[in-house]
Amino acid sequence: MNRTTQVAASLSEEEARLPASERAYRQLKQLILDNEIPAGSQMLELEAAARLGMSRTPVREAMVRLEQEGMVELRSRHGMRVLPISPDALAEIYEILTALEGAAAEAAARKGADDSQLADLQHAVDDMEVALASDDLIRWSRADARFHRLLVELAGNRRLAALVEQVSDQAHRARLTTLRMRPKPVGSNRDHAALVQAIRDRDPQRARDIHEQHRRRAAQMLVSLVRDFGLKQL
Amino acid sequence: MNRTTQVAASLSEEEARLPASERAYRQLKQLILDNEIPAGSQMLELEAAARLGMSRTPVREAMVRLEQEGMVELRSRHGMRVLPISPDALAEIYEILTALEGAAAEAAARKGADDSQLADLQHAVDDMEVALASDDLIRWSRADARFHRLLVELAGNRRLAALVEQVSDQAHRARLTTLRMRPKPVGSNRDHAALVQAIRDRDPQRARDIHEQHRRRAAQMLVSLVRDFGLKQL
DNA sequence: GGATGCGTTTATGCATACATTAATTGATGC
DNA sequence: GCATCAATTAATGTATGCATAAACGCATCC
Repeated sequence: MNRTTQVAASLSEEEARLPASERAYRQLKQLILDNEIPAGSQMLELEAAARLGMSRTPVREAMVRLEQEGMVELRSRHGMRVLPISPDALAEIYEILTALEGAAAEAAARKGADDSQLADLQHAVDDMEVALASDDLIRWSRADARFHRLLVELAGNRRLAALVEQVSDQAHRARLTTLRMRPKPVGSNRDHAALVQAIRDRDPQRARDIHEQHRRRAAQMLVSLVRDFGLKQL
Repeated sequence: MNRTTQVAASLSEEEARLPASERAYRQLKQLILDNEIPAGSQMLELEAAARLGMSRTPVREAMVRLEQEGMVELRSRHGMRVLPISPDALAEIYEILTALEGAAAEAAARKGADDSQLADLQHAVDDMEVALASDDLIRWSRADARFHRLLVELAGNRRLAALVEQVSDQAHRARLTTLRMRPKPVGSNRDHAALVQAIRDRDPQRARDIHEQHRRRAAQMLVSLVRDFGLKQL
């Protein structure tokens, strides 16, 4: 097959020279996160290979990585199956996120942040405020994601950051779907502002308490939302 | 090549009929955990394939999984490199373990355990006592591992359990090496007994506090031990 | 009409072939 | 003697070939 065949999305120059297996991994993951391969649906190795313009080998490698991350399930003869997120699964994921990000908040407050880092955090909070005022949910969720990422980076634990990203990705589609169903995240913003203050004050215990409460509330809201809407899988 | 060639460790009947990629994954991981492939050492795909009596394909798949787990690093042209555990890495790993297992202890106390489960936990504690009294460090560490595994299972969160195992494996070699260097784990046993009581009493907050303190102390001890002995990598 | 069994198809799992590229070695020039 | 550059080697990354085994369809039988 012609090496330059491009069936899938066009690639930036930079992406084009990445190893095919890495491209396969990123593109498949993106397709899943964007809900373009819906939960529960299956995709054969050969299908994916054709779609991405490469052979089965790098595609298989990508699928193995995605399985290891908990995004898909590999069933022999049926290719990969995008794992649906049940309400119970969502509860499990948020229980883990609460623990990990709570530890991150504590560590961030213990280590302290410099002015530039605090400004970044504050900027994300402000961004959320603005988005909320203008009913821009997409912008709000982007700023929220940025806030959480910055927070976790402040903890200065690379393994922790990688784990949080991995687990958080598993809940991505659920957040996406419920974004328009949930009440306006007003309380969320208050929590974030209070957390920034706790980090500024170098108060690890308070930082952790605030963030854990924040995550727990978000989890309860999300899970009951999903349950009440009868969404068996996302 | 003859399909039955067996260069590596002999396999049980059961293991023999597992997919080659699964065998490769388990055997390579075991070799790493047992320190038979020392930290920092490299192994080419072809070497591993010859050693395991299979082709590069399943070996490569196994290596990808091990990399995703943080056990090895894949460097093009140099095969896989067993990641050494620096004191800083150990601190990172224990920070994560503390958070995850703390959450597990809390959940276990919240959900409660039935008599059989409590008995299993208690039995592990007793086992540690006996092992300690007879200076049997191997037995002690086995019982300790069992206790932690039971505890995490009690939380009833499969994703959490899988993550804890993955992260805990990363610290395995460090525990192994320091087992004979550390002071006798007397306090450890007291912590465990107190934790069982907290679960019995259905006191989530206390369970979590006890276990987090336990892990934090263990972490401090391990990290400073490793640092003081000048062990740059394990 | 439905179930059962056989032959065919198909996707995988692994082995192998091939192209690519980094490392190494050796030769040559200074 | 040392540095530079080309040629060779070696290991990967990807594609392809092939055996296996599961799923499917179809025909036959009850």
